Amino acid sequence: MGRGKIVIRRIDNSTSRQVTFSKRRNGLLKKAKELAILCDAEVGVMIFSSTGKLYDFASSSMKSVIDRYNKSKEENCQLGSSASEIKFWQREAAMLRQQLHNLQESHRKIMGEELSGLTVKELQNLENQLEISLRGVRMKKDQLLMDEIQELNRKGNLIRQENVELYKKVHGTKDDSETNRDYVLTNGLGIGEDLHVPVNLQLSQPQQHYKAPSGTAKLGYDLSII
Amino acid sequence: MGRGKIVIRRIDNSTSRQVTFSKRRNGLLKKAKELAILCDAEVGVMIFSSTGKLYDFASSSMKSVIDRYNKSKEENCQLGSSASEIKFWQREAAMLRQQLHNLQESHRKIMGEELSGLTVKELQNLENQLEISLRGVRMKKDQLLMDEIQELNRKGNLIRQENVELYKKVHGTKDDSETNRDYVLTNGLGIGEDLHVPVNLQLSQPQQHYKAPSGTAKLGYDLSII
DNA sequence: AACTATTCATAAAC
DNA sequence: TGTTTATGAATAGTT
Repeated sequence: MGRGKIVIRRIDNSTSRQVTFSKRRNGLLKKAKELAILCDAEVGVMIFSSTGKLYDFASSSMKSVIDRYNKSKEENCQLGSSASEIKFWQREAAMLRQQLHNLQESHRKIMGEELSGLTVKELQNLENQLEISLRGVRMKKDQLLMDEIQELNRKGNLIRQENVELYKKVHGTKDDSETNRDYVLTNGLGIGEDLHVPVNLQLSQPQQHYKAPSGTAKLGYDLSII
Repeated sequence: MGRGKIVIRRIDNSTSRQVTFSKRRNGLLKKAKELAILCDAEVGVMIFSSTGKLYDFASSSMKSVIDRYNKSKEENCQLGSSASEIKFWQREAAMLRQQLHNLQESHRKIMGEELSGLTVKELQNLENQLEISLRGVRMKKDQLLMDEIQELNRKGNLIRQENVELYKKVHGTKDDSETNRDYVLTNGLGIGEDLHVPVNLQLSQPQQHYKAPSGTAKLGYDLSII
C-alpha cells in the first residue's frame, strides 16, 4: 500500500525503519481498536520498538486481557493457598460479565438496534412494551408540565393579589372597580382564569397521539381543577 | 476499504459481525507480523471473539512479551500474586457490578419505570428515543410481515399453476377457459396481486401515531424555559 | 510532517 | 467458510 510493493523483511535503513514503525504501529493500534468496537471483541496489543519503548492498546484493560489469556491457555496453575478465593472471584466476575452481556443485548433490542433474527411475535411484544413505556414517559412529562403550570398560576395569583393590595395603598380604597382592572391589565402578567384556555390547548395537542380524541375535553377539565 | 464507507460502531447483525471479525482479525494478525519483521519490534496480540475464543500472535513468545510488558510497567508488581490477584478480581467484580447497575438503571427508565427525578428535558429525550425505537421495531415487523405475504403469494401462485396443469391433465385441453376459472375460484386461496393493496393500507396506518404535528415538539422547549 | 501514487484490506454480494 | 469485486484505507516513497 504505497508507492511500490515491498517484501516483508527487516528494513535495513534505520531511519526509514523508524518512520515505517511509527506509521504501521499507529495503523495496527487503530485497527485493533476498530476490531474491538466493530466485533465486540476483547483485544490487547503490545508493541516494543527496537529501541525498547512500549506502545500498547487494550479494549478493556491489559491485565484483564492477559489474565483471560492465561486462563484460556490454562498452562499456569496458580496453586497458592488462596487459589480457591481467586477462583471464586473469577467466577463472580464471569457471571457478572454474562449478566452484563445479556442485559446489553436486551437493551440493544429495546433501543431498536439488532432486530434481525427476531420473530414477528417477539417484535410485537417489543412494540407493545415500547408503547407502554412511551405512554408512561409522556404521562410523567405531562404531569411535570402541569405541576409547573399550577405552580406558576399560584405564584401569579399571589403577585396579582399583592398588586391589588399595593394599588389600594397607593390610591386609597375609592373607585377600585374601574381603574384597578386597567392597572392589572397593563402591568400584570395577565395571569388569571382566562390564561387557562390557551395553555390547555397547547398541552392537549400531544396527548392525542396516544389518547382517544375525547381526551381533549378531559384534559381541560383536569387542568381547571388546578 | 470495501464496497462502502462504514462507521466504527458495533455491527448489529450477528452474522456480518462474525464475518467482519474473521476478516479483520486475520488482517490485524498479519499486520502485527509484518510490523514485527519490518521494524524489528517485539509484538504481541491477543484477541478474544465475543464468543470467547482466543486468537493470538507473538513475534517471540507471548510469555516473553507479557513479562516484558509487566517489567515495562513495573507499577503493578505481580509479586505477591495471590493477594494482589484477589484484589484485582474483587475490583473487577465491583466494576462489573457498577456497570450492571448503571445499565439496569437506564433499562428501567427506558421501560418506563422509575421515572421520578427526571427533568422535563430528560423525559423529552427519553420520549424521542422510544419513538425512534418504536419506529425501528415497527419497520422491522412490517418488513417481516410483507416478506411473509410475498412468500405466500409466490407459493400460492405456484400451487395455482399446478392446479391448472392438473386440471388440464384430468379433463383434457378442451374448454379450459370457463371451467378452469371456476375450479380455481372455489379451491384456490384467492391469491393474487389485488391482495397487496389492503395489506399495505393496514400496515401503513399505525406509523402515523408517532409522527407528531410540527408544533408539538416545541412544547418541551418552550415550557422548560419557564 | 505533508503529499500522492500505489498497493492493500475489506464490505458487500455470491 | 471461500471467492470475487469495487472501493475506501493504509502507506511507501518522495518532497
